[in-house]
Amino acid sequence: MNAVAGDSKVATKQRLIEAAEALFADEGFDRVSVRDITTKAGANVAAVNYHFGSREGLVAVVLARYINPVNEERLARLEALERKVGGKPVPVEEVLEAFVRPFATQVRRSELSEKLFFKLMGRMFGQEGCNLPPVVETVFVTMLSRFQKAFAKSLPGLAAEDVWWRIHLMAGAMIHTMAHAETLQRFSGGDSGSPTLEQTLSRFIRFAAAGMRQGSEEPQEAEKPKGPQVEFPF
Amino acid sequence: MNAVAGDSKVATKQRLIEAAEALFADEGFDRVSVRDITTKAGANVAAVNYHFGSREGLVAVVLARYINPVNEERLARLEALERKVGGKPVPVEEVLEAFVRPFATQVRRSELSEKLFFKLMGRMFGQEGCNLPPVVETVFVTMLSRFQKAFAKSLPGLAAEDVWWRIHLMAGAMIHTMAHAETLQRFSGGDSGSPTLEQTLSRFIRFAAAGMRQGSEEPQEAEKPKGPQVEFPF
DNA sequence: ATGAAATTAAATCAATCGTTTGACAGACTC
DNA sequence: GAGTCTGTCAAACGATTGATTTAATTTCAT
Repeated sequence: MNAVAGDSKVATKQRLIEAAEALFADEGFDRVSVRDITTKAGANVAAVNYHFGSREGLVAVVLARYINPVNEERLARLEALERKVGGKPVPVEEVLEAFVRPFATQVRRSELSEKLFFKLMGRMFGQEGCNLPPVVETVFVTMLSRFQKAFAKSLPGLAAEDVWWRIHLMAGAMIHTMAHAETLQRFSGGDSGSPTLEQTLSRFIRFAAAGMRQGSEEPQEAEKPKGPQVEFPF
Repeated sequence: MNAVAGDSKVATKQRLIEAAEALFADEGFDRVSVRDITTKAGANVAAVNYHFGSREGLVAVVLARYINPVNEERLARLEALERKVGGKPVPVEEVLEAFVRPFATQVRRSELSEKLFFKLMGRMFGQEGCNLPPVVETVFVTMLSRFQKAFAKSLPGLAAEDVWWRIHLMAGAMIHTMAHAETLQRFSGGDSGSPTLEQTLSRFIRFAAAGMRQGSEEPQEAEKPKGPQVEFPF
């Protein structure tokens, strides 16, 4: 059944992309066949190969569609942050905000539901195969390098090695939370509530900030987290 | 029937399991075919269906082989911990230690390399499909519930909802770190060093402990982490 | 309106998937 | 020794995979 179409002349290419995104988010990149995608998009089996050259080509398009904007917005936010504070170190919370906020920005640009979008992003950033198109990988590497430097400056005295490991742990918390949010609900028996996006972002930032600096510093006057904040004043 | 006379007969089943584990760790549960497994094990294609009923049966065996021991050791360690301290709350670091130490215990019981073992565990605990055999799922749920109570007692005044979310973030950091350790190395350009298992465990525990309590409490006299500790005295 | 290009549908490709079959050899019980 | 399990094997099963071909249709500038 077609879930995307409605207007039969909406560009087939676009319908394919949207169908692929929803299916990839739901079942993972591996478990979805070309026929699953074309069926859902109401298109012919050959359409994928016509428009994207191959299944892999479609995957690459889907990957690049969000990863690049997210990473570029991350970079832009970090640069704006550093411009703001001059040469001084940026509070860890603000670096983290620059790191995760782009997801909230891009989720609105997407036609996917919030839940599906984050599942998809979690799969993208969490998948190992990581056959990222070269362009995507390039942006990714430079972005990570920039954030490593920013964190290193915000956590003076910390060895580069430790900065990398804390970034890795921090990113793991973020990715896993995005990809498996509903698993938490299943295991907690509903005790995990139904937080808004802002609440979840805030929860992550506070958790990650504490982990990044590990009490080895005084919490630097953290900016009040935006959005509805009920549970936990700093 | 239980005569183990034939040496190569029992070995086939075992070889299949070990081959499957290595391949699953390397490429993920989805990307490995039955023929990949039987070829690597030097067995016939039909062997998997003969010994395990189906491919899914083999997957279930592989899943249960480590998940159950890990979760049971987690429970045992937590109970020993609570017995030790009487009714008092356990320091967060010690609860976390009970949560991750079993991986270090079980890695030695395994014939896989350290790297492959953790990749496999990361995939198991991180995969979403989570078609865990019912027995495995049962142990999993009770174990999580017990740890939630322990963390709640160690973090007084924290709402159950927040405890669940911090556990989720904590587990994400752990799982992602286990599954994608080599990704860190690739992205950091070698700047992430070559830490020992104990160093990595210690890094995780300190990161997670800080995130769990988020500076909302004084760090409770944490036990000195075992193993080689050079970088970061508490 | 016409011709060229774009896009589709339908059929088909070889390859691979998980699974099944039936035969066969060895080891055991009676 | 007949009968009966168990484990293994080559071979093949039908189904599905990603990809390709062929022909018909639509789109659009001229």
